[in-house]
Amino acid sequence: MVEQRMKQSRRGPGRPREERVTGAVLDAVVALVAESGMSALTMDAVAARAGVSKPAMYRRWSTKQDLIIAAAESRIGPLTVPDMGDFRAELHAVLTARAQAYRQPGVGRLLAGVIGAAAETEAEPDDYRAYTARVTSETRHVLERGVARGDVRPDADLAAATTLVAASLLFRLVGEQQVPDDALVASVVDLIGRAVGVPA
Amino acid sequence: MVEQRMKQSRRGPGRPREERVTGAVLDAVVALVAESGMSALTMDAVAARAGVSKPAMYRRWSTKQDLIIAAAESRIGPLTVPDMGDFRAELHAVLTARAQAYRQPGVGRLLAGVIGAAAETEAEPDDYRAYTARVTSETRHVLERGVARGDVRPDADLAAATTLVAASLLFRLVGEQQVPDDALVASVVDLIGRAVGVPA
Amino acid sequence: MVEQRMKQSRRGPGRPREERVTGAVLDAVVALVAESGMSALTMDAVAARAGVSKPAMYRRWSTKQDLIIAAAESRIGPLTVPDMGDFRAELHAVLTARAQAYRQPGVGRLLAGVIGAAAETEAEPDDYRAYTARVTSETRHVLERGVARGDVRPDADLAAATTLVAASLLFRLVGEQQVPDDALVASVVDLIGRAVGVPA
Amino acid sequence: MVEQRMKQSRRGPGRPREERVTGAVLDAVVALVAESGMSALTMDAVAARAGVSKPAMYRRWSTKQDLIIAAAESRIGPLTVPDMGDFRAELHAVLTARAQAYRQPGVGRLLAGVIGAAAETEAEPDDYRAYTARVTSETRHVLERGVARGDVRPDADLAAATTLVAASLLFRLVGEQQVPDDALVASVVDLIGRAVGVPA
DNA sequence: TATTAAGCGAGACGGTACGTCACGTCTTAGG
DNA sequence: CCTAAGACGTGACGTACCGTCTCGCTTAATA
Repeated sequence: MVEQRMKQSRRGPGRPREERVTGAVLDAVVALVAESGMSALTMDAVAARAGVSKPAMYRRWSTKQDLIIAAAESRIGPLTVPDMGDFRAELHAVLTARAQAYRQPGVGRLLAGVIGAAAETEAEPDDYRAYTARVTSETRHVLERGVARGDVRPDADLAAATTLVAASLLFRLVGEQQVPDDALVASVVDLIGRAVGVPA
Repeated sequence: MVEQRMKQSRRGPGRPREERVTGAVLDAVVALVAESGMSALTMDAVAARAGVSKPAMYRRWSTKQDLIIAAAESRIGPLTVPDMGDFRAELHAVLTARAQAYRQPGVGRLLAGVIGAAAETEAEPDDYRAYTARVTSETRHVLERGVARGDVRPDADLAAATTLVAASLLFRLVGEQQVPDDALVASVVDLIGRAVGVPA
Repeated sequence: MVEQRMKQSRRGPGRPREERVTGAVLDAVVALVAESGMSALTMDAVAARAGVSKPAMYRRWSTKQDLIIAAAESRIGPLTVPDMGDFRAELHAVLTARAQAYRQPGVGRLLAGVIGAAAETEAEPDDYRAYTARVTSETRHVLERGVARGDVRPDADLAAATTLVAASLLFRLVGEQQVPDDALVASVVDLIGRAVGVPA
Repeated sequence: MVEQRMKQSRRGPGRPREERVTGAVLDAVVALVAESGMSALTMDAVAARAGVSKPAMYRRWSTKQDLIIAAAESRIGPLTVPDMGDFRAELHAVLTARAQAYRQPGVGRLLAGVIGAAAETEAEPDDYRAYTARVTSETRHVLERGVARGDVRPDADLAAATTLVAASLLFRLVGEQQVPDDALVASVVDLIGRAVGVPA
């Protein structure tokens, strides 16, 4: 979990945390990154921009990496795709939603920052793994449902296919530094459809 | 270019650079990252580990990012694949070579660091783009040769396919933090082969 | 005045202050200083040690300096010396009482803290001046009574003599960081007796 | 010693320390204290005022207390009094020099800060003890020379007399917050002269 | 052979951000 | 109006790292 202490229904004594702070900080992070890149993402700058004190930030996110991940998640969010009867349509839905999220200003650099931050520590960062797991699980689920339904080949390597799909938009954005547009989404759906779809 | 001054045949006056320094520094970078992650990759730490002074480093790489990219390139290196008469075989060769390079200790974190460093600056980092271009161009070339040869569909979106291929190993390594093994290579070749190969 | 609101006989509405708090806080201050020095004298630490909340403290002493002075006074207290017919005897009484007070654990550091706190603000701190005035006035009074009685030279500089007497124990304690023992008291009485006493 | 590394005649490798820094910092300390009191004596403020970086300061004085003591010493300095054939004259010389030093703007508050800083730490601060020892030793030496010469009573408690003399100016300055003027010096010389001088 | 330009390790420099700590205030729930 | 608990903004702390600069020296090509 990124938020260090969950808001319990049972509130203890003392002044409660101000909700305003959390939102303002995440907004400030995204705005700063969008404007000037990760190097402008100073904890002091975030605090100043959000109108918040540094201790208030560190009470919520114990480290800068945590904050970066939290900000990224706040702009990408979870996603569930209903059964649409066709794995190609579902893939298209997933990728379209993700592409939209990735096109928000600052999100590209923010994701690059998330990746960079994950390499900082010696230990494997749990938050990061949980995050990527969540991102890939949607695609994985669509493919598995396709196998069950019968429009995805049962002998396809779903892990590899999932990696391909999840990586495509991210690499276009972060590696090639280009916008993941609808044309890319359509092409990926087509290519993966041919790769794992049952032959006609 | 990463090395700031090319070694000209016409050497100027003064003491020439010691070759020892360049190699020792790159080795130190990789070793430090492999041992303790990017956060241990201090310029001072690199200098100490390499038995080299900081000015000697900055004479070669004007910035930390440059050094990181140079270190990554030193472990990955260029690659040219001869015409093997079959784009699947060529893809397999490319991916096998890349997977081997990626399995070296520290390279995963180093690549994550390259990505993170690219997001730092506001401007688009030329070195970084050149680097990713080199990585993708091998795959791109193989696919284009396949079109010319006739075993790749001419109507396939080669850009998207290239992105998929290049991203797969990298995302497996950096995003999913797992080793890109030969099974993944085989699966990617199979999937892409079905996706862009001419139907039987 | 250090206590911000005197306990009036006419008590207003609302819950009255708990007497327990004031004493517990002053005790906690002295205990903390005696144990670990002024740097351990955090308002939070005092509150925790006294089992009291910070607002309860700030209701009584508006600032940390006020609290320090109050704590010092609580261990030193006022002093009135009756006419004993001999200024040497009276001086001895004053200094013995003060030396005893100064020998309490923590009081030395606390007084050093009082002095340090007085230098903090740009303006001259009234509380501090009132405090030192009270400390010197006892000696001053004894000497003036001696002049009136006739066993102190009328042409002696009583201000200077007072300064000497008051400073002696304090400097031995705070400057030389040694215990102001009875031998020092006796010597000071003897020296000042010779300095301002009427010749035989 | 306050300066952390003595300037040896044998200079080591590396860039030497800039002399400018040390002087500029001590000047800035005194100026800030003179203008706005100890509370304005922020390490950041000193650095800014001196045109110096914080690390450059911490390389020279490992702690704020060290810096305060160093600044005080820079304005008070050592003192040696030659044999003048009369201990009263020598005392007068010592006290006049000290009073002059104490009258410099900011020195009073600075000395209060030194005293306060000494109470911070749990352990006894060596620098502080060495400093007060140096201050008292001049007076002590004058009195001992008087005993040898024969114009100071051999049965006088020289330790107590020294404490009285050293404390007088300091307490007038720091405790009573008044200027130690020449009249005080004259009175102290007269009083101590009567107290320890051999009777006519 | 002497000069000179550029290399070298060492380490201090200004700057900037870090994450922490303390102050004094404010907000909650309850007595 | 008091109480304890605890979050808040402010601002200083001492540390770490960046990239630069200054030292005294070494190394080779040039004059």
